[in-house]
Amino acid sequence: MTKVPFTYNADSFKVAIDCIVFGFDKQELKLLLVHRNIEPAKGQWSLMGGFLSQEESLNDGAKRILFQLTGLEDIYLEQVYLFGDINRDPVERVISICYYALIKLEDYDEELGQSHDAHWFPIKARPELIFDHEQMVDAALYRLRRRAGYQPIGFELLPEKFTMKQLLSLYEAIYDRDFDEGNFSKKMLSLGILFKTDEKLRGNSKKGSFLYSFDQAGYESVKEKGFRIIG
Amino acid sequence: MTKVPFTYNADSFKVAIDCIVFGFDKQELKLLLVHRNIEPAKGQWSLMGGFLSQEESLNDGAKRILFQLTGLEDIYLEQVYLFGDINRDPVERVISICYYALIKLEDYDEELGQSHDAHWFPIKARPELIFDHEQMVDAALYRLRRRAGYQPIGFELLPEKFTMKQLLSLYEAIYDRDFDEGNFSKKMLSLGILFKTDEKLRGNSKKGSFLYSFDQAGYESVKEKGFRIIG
DNA sequence: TCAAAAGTGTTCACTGTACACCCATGC
DNA sequence: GCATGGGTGTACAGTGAACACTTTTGA
Repeated sequence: MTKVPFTYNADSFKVAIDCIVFGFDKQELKLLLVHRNIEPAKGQWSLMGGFLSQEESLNDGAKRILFQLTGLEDIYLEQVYLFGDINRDPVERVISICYYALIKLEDYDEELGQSHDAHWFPIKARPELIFDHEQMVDAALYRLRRRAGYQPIGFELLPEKFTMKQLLSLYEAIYDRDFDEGNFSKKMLSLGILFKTDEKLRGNSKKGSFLYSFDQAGYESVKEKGFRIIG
Repeated sequence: MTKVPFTYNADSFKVAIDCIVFGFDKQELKLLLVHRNIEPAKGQWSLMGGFLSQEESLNDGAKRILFQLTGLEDIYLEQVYLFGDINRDPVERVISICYYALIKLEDYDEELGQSHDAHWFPIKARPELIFDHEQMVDAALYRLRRRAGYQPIGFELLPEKFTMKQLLSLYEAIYDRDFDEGNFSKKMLSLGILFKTDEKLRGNSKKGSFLYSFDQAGYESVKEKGFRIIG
């Protein structure tokens, strides 16, 4: 009979968490990037990151890091992939958990962000990123596209109330393609996950367009049988 | 101007790799499990696992562990998720990378497996697993199902040459549902990723059924435009 | 009344599904 | 021949894509 070991005999690793923060601004999908404030590569653009600590789970670590940057809690967060090439960080061996977050720009704390030297970039016009962060963005975007096709996560990027046109623009931004307005509207309404308010938004339209909100209860009652939003 | 640090100031973690090994046997999707040989939970069923070491990347670590168990190299391997709850391992804090592998049963080294006390279980009749390994299996199965819907990974579980019926049975096992034989056959053939050999297998059939193989070249030429196998 | 944008309807092609039918072969 | 299982054909319903059309309302 063997003794219970107090600890396993194995190598140890520092574990980073890097967050891709997505936002949606009118027409564009955007990315929150920070200037790295330590050497090497100090001053270059990087994802918001930090190190996992012993007292927290992975999700809690990601939440903590996001709160530090955005001041937001209760935001949509999904683990994407663990990156662990030997030399991915030139300083020392660090494995990094890639998360992505979806936030509503209206809730974002601009001042807090500026104190971290954070800036929003259009996803299609982002600067070069350090290390393997470019790969991370690609992986997160790929995951977001897949996920948004069968789960109603797009709403995380919109205000509580939004027009059908805004929703359309969002999906066009995510998938980087055009959708037919009429067909998109019909498809969305047919899913039974939108609540039509009686408010109208009069922007550059004379007729004005109705505001919708995500219908959580409706979603709960239809998600069982599964559906496809896009793709 | 700050100095370049020699190392980051952060906590360290032991990193495990746990592998879900899928196999396909006639009608059933199976899972390779081992008897855990250290305390605690010694003797209980567990996924094949090991610890990541400093000299290898994540994928290399997973390959090494699989080679130890199955004697196989060049097998299909995909990272699924990183599990890191604080108390997921009762001995100490260990974060664990979950991988799944698809292997051809005919290539599996039965003796090597037995030396590790490894056994195949039908996925639907598997024993209780230690720690969070049950969650890992669920996550891997979910990923496998999604992935098999739009990438030709099912073939990794079949012999080089197979009948349409075998392919059908495989997909039925993966998705745990029935498919119409005729429609399945037409769909598969229409994708342009199957090569029809001139060999026939005469099993319990009098007419005999043609053997097919996966057409890699055909796949390369059609994968760009994307397609949906199932779902 | 007209222009602009919202929202609806119509048509067509395509895909998935259910199921009937034909085909090759050993007995 | 005939039973058996492999393979193909057909008819129908549902969905997506393209685009025309109607509605609302400020100017």
